[in-house]
Amino acid sequence: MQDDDKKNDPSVDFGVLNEFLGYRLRRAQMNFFTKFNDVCSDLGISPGLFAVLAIVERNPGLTQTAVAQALGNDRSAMVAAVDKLEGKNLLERRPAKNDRRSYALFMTDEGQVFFKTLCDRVTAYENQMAKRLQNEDEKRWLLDILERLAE
Amino acid sequence: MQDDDKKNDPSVDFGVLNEFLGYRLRRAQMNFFTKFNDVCSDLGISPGLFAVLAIVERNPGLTQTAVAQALGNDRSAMVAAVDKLEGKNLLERRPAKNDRRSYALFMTDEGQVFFKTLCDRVTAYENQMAKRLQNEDEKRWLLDILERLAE
DNA sequence: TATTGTTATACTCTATAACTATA
DNA sequence: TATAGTTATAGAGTATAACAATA
Repeated sequence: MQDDDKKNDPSVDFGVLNEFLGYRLRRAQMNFFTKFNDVCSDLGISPGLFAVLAIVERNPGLTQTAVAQALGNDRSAMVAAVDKLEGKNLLERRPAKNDRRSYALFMTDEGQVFFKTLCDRVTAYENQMAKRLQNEDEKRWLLDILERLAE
Repeated sequence: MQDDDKKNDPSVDFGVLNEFLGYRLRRAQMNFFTKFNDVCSDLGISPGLFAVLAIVERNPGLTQTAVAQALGNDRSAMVAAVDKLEGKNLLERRPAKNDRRSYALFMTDEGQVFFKTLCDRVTAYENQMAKRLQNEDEKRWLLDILERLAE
């Protein structure tokens, strides 16, 4: 492979795929997913675990179900996620005050420090990717569009 | 749930997640994925299978490995995919001319008709989603940005 | 009756390694 | 040696159903 790049093979016609937002979103998201893992997998943090940490950090005391609803996945998936994060001593379950069925989730001190490291790494590669946008306004606009397409 | 919508619960602060393209891309893509399945799952076609059909339709005779490379996934994943699509009589493996190791993939006549139905359905919901964009120029621009973010 | 966390389970998607038959 | 298709396998991610404790 001297000069040509098979990933951009011009001999393959993508047809309607190139016109479909769904496909283009998937390819872009897969790329971000891969880069996230390049940057964070040595810390044992996947994009999904990062999202849980981000929610708990900004909303201490939320229940597992509340976090699951915020992130748009099933509450049963939270068990393994919180188990992992608690096992790494990044957050902890505390008994909820007025409901003995549920736990309230909080970050540990160690979790706070760890999350800052994570954010620095993720922010660095996010900024790297954002350089492909023209300017800050364009990023704002893209984030706004993506939010509208997520409902 | 009378007037309020838990999916947009204003009491949950998403913090940095709202600023990260990776997270916003994922949420938007998940939404498209769900809607795709709403529209096509009765036909037994997932987004991944649709992509294979789209590539073969526009590039008859490609090998399995070439399709896998175009779509950015491993060639081992193509086996089950092509098995399914061949089982539905939508495409077929033919012995490649100059290489007895590989198959060339072609759409069947039934596949051609079926793919048109699929495209109609997917295009309909794509257009529905595109209404959230201002105009055709904005969609062009978004597709262009997504392509740049996919590398 | 309904809800929380949990478990068991299953299904999809994806990637890796090894095998075979070819090149 | 290298490559195409295949197989086995394993790891995520995700969803459903059911259960015990609690509301």
